[in-house]
Amino acid sequence: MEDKIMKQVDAQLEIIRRGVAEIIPEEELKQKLYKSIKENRPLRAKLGLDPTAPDIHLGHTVVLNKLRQFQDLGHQVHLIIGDATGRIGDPSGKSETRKQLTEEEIKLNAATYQDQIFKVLDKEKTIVHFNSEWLMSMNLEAVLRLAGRYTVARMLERDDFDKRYKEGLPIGVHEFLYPLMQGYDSVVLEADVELGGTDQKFNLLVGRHLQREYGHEPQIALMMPILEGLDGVQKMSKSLGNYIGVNEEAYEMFGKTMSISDELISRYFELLTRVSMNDIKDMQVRMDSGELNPRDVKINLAKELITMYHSAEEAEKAEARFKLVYSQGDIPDDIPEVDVVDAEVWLPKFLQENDMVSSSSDGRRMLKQGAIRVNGEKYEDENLMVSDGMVVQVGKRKFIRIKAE
RNA sequence: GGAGGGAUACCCAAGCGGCCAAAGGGGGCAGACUGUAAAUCUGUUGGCGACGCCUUCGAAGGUUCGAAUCCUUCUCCCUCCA
Repeated sequence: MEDKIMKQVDAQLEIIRRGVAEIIPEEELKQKLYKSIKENRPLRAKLGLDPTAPDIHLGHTVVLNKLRQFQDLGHQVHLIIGDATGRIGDPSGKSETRKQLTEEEIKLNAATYQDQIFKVLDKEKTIVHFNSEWLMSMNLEAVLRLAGRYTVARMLERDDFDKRYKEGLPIGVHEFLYPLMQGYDSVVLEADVELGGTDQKFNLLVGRHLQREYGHEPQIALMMPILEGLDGVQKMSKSLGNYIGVNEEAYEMFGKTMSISDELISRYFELLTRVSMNDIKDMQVRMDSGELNPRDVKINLAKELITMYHSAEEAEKAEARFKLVYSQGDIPDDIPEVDVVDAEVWLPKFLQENDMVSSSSDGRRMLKQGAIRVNGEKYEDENLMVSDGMVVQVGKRKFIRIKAE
């Protein structure tokens, strides 16, 4: 009996451990799992989301995938839309005070968020909360009681605050409240595990601390690594432009995935797909030995991702198109069309009008640099006699087909 | 509240009366090479039907034949003191 449970614990732990950066403390997680299996009581796993960015990308899905694994193991997932905390803005890793969002912005973001999140999570098994439910109804007395459970000195231990403090940058008093509010969410939900990126360490630990203060069993802090973006160096983020959005079109996803550097392949597989660790390791070995071409492995990665967020058919299509365009230098057939009358056009302007270059000056530059192709042939004239069916290409990726009337 | 220092293109950063659409680096884009990528090399990086014109060096005025550069006021940021 005991043995059987331990085996299950180990099996679950193995799944949970995949890709994680840190579990604090792992031993306690083991105990919780043990109790959960023995008493047939699912663990309560919590994830808080700041409704700041309206779009989610693969970087965000790292932690969502982990939550999904919890769901698949039969645990309970609580998703908190931080509509109240979003009013403050998480100071984690920030060198300046965040802009406070308005109620409307938060509502809007929260709605688009949910759409995208359920591409990863099982909607049926996810319990969604808004933390304004309990945070906004707290009175001053309750707030003071909460604030009294933590000290300024400990707040200042945080890297980001510490740095700002030392550099004389402003720290809003309300920012101290952020981790306390997030931690209080854990108290209210009686969370067993809270997930987050490594940048959330402090906030997650505050949750642990507060739960103890309120006489609850402290949660486990489970941190996922921060995913590198397409450049392989900086974290994936929208503002850096090195991201793949979960709502992006299949072909875009394919192209972007193909552009990651080879070192990232295994990591992406591990953190973003459900391919087994054994298969991933095997792939890596075979790539290292030269048996497998990293290009082909990347194709598989791209198809995995598209299958997850679109469908297997879309994945096939994207691959076919990609091969046509890149490997054979051909022109794809599903490209945008423009209607024009048969006439001579001035290319720089024409390209600008069709969003292929940013200005006519830019168009001229492209022309000068040999980046323009017409029907697959390099074209250097500024003027072009357009005719039906003609395909104009800028760089490697932008195509347009002319439909003459 | 007092005393200094600063704000330059996507970012960092030079320039301190004409030769400045503004050095250099990063990033971006394009070309070559590849495997599609990385690395490397090359070009390019305000706008305009353009060897000329227009707009840009925190904002507004002023001095001057001529201002990113000098003066005045304003805004924002930083450092030191209280």
